[in-house]
Amino acid sequence: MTETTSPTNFIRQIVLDDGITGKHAGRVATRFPPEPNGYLHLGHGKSIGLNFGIARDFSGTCNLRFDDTNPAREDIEYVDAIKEDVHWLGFEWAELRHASDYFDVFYRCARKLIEQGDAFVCDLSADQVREYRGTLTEPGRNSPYRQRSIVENLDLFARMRAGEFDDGSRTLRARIDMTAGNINLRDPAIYRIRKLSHQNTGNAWPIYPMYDYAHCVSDAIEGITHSLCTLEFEDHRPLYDWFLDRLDLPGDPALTEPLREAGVACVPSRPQQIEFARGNLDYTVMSKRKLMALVQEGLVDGWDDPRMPTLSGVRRRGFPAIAIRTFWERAGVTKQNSVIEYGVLEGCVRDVLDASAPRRLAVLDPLRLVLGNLPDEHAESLQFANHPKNESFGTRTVPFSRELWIEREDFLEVPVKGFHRLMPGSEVRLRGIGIVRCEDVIKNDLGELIALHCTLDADTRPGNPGAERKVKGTIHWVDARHAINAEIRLYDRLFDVADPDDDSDGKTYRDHLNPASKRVIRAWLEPSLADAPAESTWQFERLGYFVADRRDHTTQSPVFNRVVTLRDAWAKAQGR
RNA sequence: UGGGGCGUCGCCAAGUGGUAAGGCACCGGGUUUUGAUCCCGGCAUUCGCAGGUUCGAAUCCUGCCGCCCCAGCCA
Repeated sequence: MTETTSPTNFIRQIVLDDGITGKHAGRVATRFPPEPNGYLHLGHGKSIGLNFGIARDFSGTCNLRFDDTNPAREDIEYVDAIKEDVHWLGFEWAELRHASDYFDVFYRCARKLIEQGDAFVCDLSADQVREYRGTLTEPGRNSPYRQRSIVENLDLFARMRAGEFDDGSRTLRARIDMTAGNINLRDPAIYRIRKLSHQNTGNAWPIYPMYDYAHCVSDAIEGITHSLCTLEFEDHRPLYDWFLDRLDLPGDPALTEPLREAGVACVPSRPQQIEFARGNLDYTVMSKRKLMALVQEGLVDGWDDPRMPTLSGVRRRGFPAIAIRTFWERAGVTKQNSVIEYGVLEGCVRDVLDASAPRRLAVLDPLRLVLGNLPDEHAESLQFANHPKNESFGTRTVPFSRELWIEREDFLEVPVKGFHRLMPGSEVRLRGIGIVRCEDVIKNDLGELIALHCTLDADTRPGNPGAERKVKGTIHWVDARHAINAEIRLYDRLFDVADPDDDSDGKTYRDHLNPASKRVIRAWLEPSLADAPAESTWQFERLGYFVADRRDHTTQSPVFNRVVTLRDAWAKAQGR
């Protein structure tokens, strides 16, 4: 217990208080429990950071548990991807578990409930159950099978488990209260019959437990102290507690005997469920269903498309894991539904990258610039700092000769108020070289701009007395004779409206896909970038942060993704 | 008169009876060989609304209003 830890949200406050009162014997154990039915997204990042973060800060443990109680929707592909994503985010689980590891325990617990008269086998069909359940404002009615004897229930349940009955023909239900205002308490299903192969248990089971039943028992089995989940489960908490009260896992070691026999240490505890609000982001969708649709309909290039809010997507986009963690810490944890501005996430990414990304020169939209007062064979190797304020980044060699590429938008033939870059007859500083004056604008027969003839003021070169001379603008460049060509993928937000989930106007998220969310161009890079390893991130000065694509980048054919642009006061002023 | 939650600055969010933290955004100014970074300053007499209790209320009480979740043999 770390009484020095200052709580930053209500859940940490609870954990801290529990430590002081000794509620869980001073222990802290959390778990991150995804269902392996899709890829993890930024929303999961919040839960991961919360659960693993609390375990880390309170000297506790956090398990990764796959909530795999419904084989119809789950796949091994997802469990592998989830493990990779959690690791990438920077966390290590104490133990890797599956709800399916506990199927024997669940079965024993169910028998106990039946023996206590707390559960019964129901023969009602799904449709009938719905009719009997009542509505939000009307109470439900008891199932005609509710009064079956314990002996008959035990026999029927054993035969369900033996595979004697067809899918959907019967369920095991908790006997609680069909008139409860909380619909979750109206005799909820505990087990259903599903003769499906399970990714972890194969064909061993024809019946599978329901979430409400399996989750609380799994938490108790693992000795979880604080079971954190999202707001929509608030209504389920009474049921969570009901099962735990009736089962008393800590006081009935026989229930968990199968685990100990299998060599799994198991000291059950009494966990408490605490709910927090999901984190939503504007300009994106975060539901698994919609993300799945985007992938399956080919609207994006897979689960790890750099525009996707999946963890594998933002990773490929070049967002550092630490930025994702910082983002959720900045957003906070409360019980208020909220939508966080995408800009906050981008801000976190820029903060991390400004400090960690080495600087490089690159030109995305090239315009030839010829230094007329330099001899044709002029060639230099300049030493450039890799970071403007961190000398430990060292320096690199940058070739410089008579012909350069500069950014097309850094030249304006007709001046605009406030424009600080190149114009006919004006001066500008070429990063690391010196001040240059635009003498001539060269055009082709069609009147299209093809090159600029400039003169370099030798007195302003670094080390010379005039180097300190002030000039309004500094632009970047790349040596045309040594530049390497690369594919650049420019990404922007996937949707063009802040709330793509809002379909009240008859339009769906599909109608709001941003057609310009991905643009592929070719660009010129300074030669030192030829050695960039896949997934390395750089700042292309004045342009933004770029990452060597982790799948497609090679030295032979470089591919960089734009992570995020630099903040741009000039562009913003222009937009107004 | 179904049940459960939530309402503090444009977006997040502290605050738990003693007189509205912080971050992001935004607006000014400074530094700067990235119109970046960095630095300085500004930014809620007011806490959904209306009453009440109190010397004192965002915090307590009452009544409204608004938003979210629940009727899977999904999680």
